[in-house]
Order: sequence, then structure tokens, then C-alpha cells
Amino acid sequence: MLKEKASIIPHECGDCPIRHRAVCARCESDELEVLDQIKYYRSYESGQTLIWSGDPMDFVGSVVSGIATLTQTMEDGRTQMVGLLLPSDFVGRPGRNSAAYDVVAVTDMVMCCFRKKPFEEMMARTPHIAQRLLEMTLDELDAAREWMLVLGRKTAREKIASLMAIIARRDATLNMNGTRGPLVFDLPLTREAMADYLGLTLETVSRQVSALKKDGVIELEGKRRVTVPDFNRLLEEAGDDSDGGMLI
Amino acid sequence: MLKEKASIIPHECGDCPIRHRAVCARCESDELEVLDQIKYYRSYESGQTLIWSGDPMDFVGSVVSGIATLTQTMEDGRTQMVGLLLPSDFVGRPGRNSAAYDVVAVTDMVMCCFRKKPFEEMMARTPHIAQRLLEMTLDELDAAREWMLVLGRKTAREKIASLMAIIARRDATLNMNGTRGPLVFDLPLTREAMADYLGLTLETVSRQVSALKKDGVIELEGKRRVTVPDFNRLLEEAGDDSDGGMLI
DNA sequence: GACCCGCATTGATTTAAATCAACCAACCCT
DNA sequence: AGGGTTGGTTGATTTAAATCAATGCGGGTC
Repeated sequence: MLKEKASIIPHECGDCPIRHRAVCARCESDELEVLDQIKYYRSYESGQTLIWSGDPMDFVGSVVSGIATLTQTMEDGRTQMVGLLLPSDFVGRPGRNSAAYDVVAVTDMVMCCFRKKPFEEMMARTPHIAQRLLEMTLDELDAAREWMLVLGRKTAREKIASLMAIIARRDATLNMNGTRGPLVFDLPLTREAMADYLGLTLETVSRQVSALKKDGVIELEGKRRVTVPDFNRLLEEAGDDSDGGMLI
Repeated sequence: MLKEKASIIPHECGDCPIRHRAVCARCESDELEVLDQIKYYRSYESGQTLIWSGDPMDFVGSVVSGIATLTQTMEDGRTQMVGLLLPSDFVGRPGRNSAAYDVVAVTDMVMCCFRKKPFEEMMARTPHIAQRLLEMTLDELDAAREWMLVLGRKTAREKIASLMAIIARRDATLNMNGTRGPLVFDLPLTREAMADYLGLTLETVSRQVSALKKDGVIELEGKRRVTVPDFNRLLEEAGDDSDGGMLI
């Protein structure tokens, strides 16, 4: 559990790994220089809660590396994940002062942060940032609506298959894996986190993962490493149009 | 079913009923004049499908009056509503060419439309529009995430109570009804549409509406007119923090 | 008035997933 | 090497909601 912090952290926007996908993607080099001035990095450990729902939020930022979840919790403890934050995803809402959801790191992670006030001022002066943020927000809205179909209408088996398909697809785009051949990826989530994502119990998740494995839809190496021999088969199991709308 | 069309349709942005809430809310009068030039009105009848998922979208627009639903459908017919469009809500996504969801009118309605291309050009030149659209999209994203909790973790009874609470709240803000006293509103949706919203069957919806009525949480006049004697009681039934975060 | 028709309700039965309950296997400590 | 902890699996039973099936009701129309 030893941390070596600042060493691995990039300091120049120029060689930032999320440069072309994050909220700054559209910025010109002069705009980037300004951002460079006001940004700072923070790192978090796996399991750490970055932000508590209801707390005042004095910064916004981008996930540079690692994964976090956005969750809502009811008084009696029932929890629902409402977002999965991967590298380049944006955290926080300009124009709002308190956090609406818990943000929890599921792996060690690094964030590129901006104090909210200067960022908002910069946003007002820099249409490129607002444009990109709008685009990202619209994408997130689409993802949320896709997820509403999963939560509202799919069976447990279809839910698991849908989650696998989503993670496989994200992994493929992130790592620029070519399209053909069996897909291999690591599940970033525990069974419990998967259950919170899908509106299931962890027992049901475990059973359905086993069932998909028994039926040859997926292969498992350990608990986390998944191989998908036939992506279209997985999409069928997910109840999706299996037109194979692969990548982007 | 007789229609008298253009007569009731406003023609000047100045006296538009959604002027202060729609995508044009932040526009100055000179910007409004430009919009005035490129806008046009369309009206639709109850039950009509405005837009089919997958179809090319050559316009965007705002709901002026009436209500529409955004729905997703699986091949086998299971459907999930993913949005409820009320007056001032925006339809369509700049930067995308084909529709992602079906849009269906549930009442007669009037839309204020813009051809997509000119609107996109205008948006690039007019930060006020992009700013407002970002704000509206962030609000929709919050609503979608709220809904994910409802779909994923709430019981049938809580789902119905949540829906009633949402409609009551929206109705109150729209009609500027003062806060205290019993709330009265009309359900804009059939039992089947409510079921599609909530990820339930229409039978379960009917049973739970009856149960809430029997328990005095709501009162019914006919099938559609609802009275809520105690809003906090309703929020408790919805499983929400009953801090009574009323209005806005 | 008699007949539909679309919506809604209510009842009986089935079923998918939750719940309750053991048990397993890595991994980590000192 | 032993004991604890965390995450995962598997089995037995219960339960909430789906499904299957009548029946009710208000508003049109012929």
C-alpha cells in the first residue's frame, strides 16, 4: 500500500494521456497554457470517497487515470450506481455548489482538478471548453438513458451481458484494440459494485456470471479477467440489436 | 377531433409562453430577432409519433405546449420511457444526425422548431444558447440519474409514489401554484405509459395506485385527477428524503 | 338504447430474483 | 503455520411482481 505520488503524475498538458478526450480536448495551445496555470493534481487510493453527496464542492476536474463510481444511497442503505467514471470523464457540475452524488474510487486514481470559481470564469471566456463539456454531457445523458432501459426492462442475465458489453466496448476504445478476434478485459468492479450498477443483489450477479460462463458466452480466468469469444453472441444475450455497432 | 391549428400559435418570441425557460431563455433581444427569423411552428395530435428512433433528424426544437415521451423499444417489444418532455423542454441533439429515441405526443402539442443546420451555426455564434443548452442538459442528466435510482432500487409502491411526486412538483413549478395546501393535478399518462416509465406492468401500476388511494396517500377523482393531501407523506412513501425540498 | 372500444381494475397463479444461510479461496498479516 | 478478512460461490426458501384471465366502466357511434 505504499504510494509514490507526484512521480508518475504528468505536469504538462501537452503530454497528458487524456488530452484529446477530456473537457480540454478542443482547446488551442494558448488556452491550454491558461489551464496549465490553474490546474493541480490529486491522487486517491482505491476505496477512498472523493466526494460525499451533499458536501460543498469547491473544485471540478477530469479523471486522468483509475476508475471511480457515482452512487446514490437511500436512507435505508439501498444504493444505486448512476455513473462509472473512466479516464477523461469529467467530475462536478459548473454552477452548482454541492455534490449530488457520492464519488468513490474503485482503483487508485489521479485527478486533474480546477478550483470551481476560476474554471467557471475560464469557461465563460472560452467557448471551446463549454462546447466540449456540452458534448460530453450529451454523451453521458445518452449513456444514462441506455442504462434506464437496462434497469427497467432487462432480465438479470441480460443485465450482466449488457454490462460486459459496455465494459468490453469501453476497454476496446480506450486501448485502441483492433476489432476482430476474442476480446479480453478485466472487470474493474467487484460483484457487489456490479450489483449496485445493475439494480441486482450480489448473489444474483454471481449466479448469472456463472451461467453465462457455463453457456460459453464468456470465459473467466480468475474472478476478474474476462474473455468474450464472440461479441455478437454477447450482444444477443444482452437483448441488444446485434448489428454489431462496434466501436465509437 | 377537429383541429384549429395556426390560430392559437404564438408568432412573436416576445410573448412566447416558454420564453424564460427554453433554450432561448438567456438570449438578448437582438439574438431573439435572429431566432425569430429561422423558427417555425409545428403542431401534432395526441398519439402521433413525432420522431422514429433511427430516422434522420433535420430539425431540433422546443416543446411549446403539450406533452411528449421519449421511449426506447427492444426487438421483442419491451419498452422503457427514458424522458418526459414538458413545455420548454428541448428535443434533438445538435451534432447528431439520426434520432436515438422515439418521440411520441401524449397530448396534442405545439413545437417551436429550427432546422438543424442553421441552429447549429447560430449556436456556434451565440454562446448564450450553448450555455443554456448545457444547463438544461445537466438538469436532464440529474433527472435521469434520479430515475435510475427509482428503476433500480425502489419497490413498485415507491415507484408510483415517486412518479406522483415528480409530476406534482413539475406541475407546481409550471403553474406557479403556491406551496401550501393540498396539491391537485392531472396525470398526463395512461396506466400503460406510467408502467413504461417505471419499468412495471400496467396491472402492477393499477394495483399500487389503488393501494396508495386506499391508504389515503392520494385521492382520485376519476382516473386522472389526483389530490395529494400531504406532500411530505407522499415523499416518505417514495422513499425520498422528506426534507420537503419543495419547488425549484 | 344497444353495442363497441380503449382504458382500467381485480383476482388467481406462476416465476424471477431476493433473502437467508453455508461455505470457499485468496490474500494478508504478524 | 494459523487466524482473520474480504470477495465470491452455491443452495434452500420466500416473496414481490409478472403473467394469465375476467370483468368494469365511460364515451363514442350506428
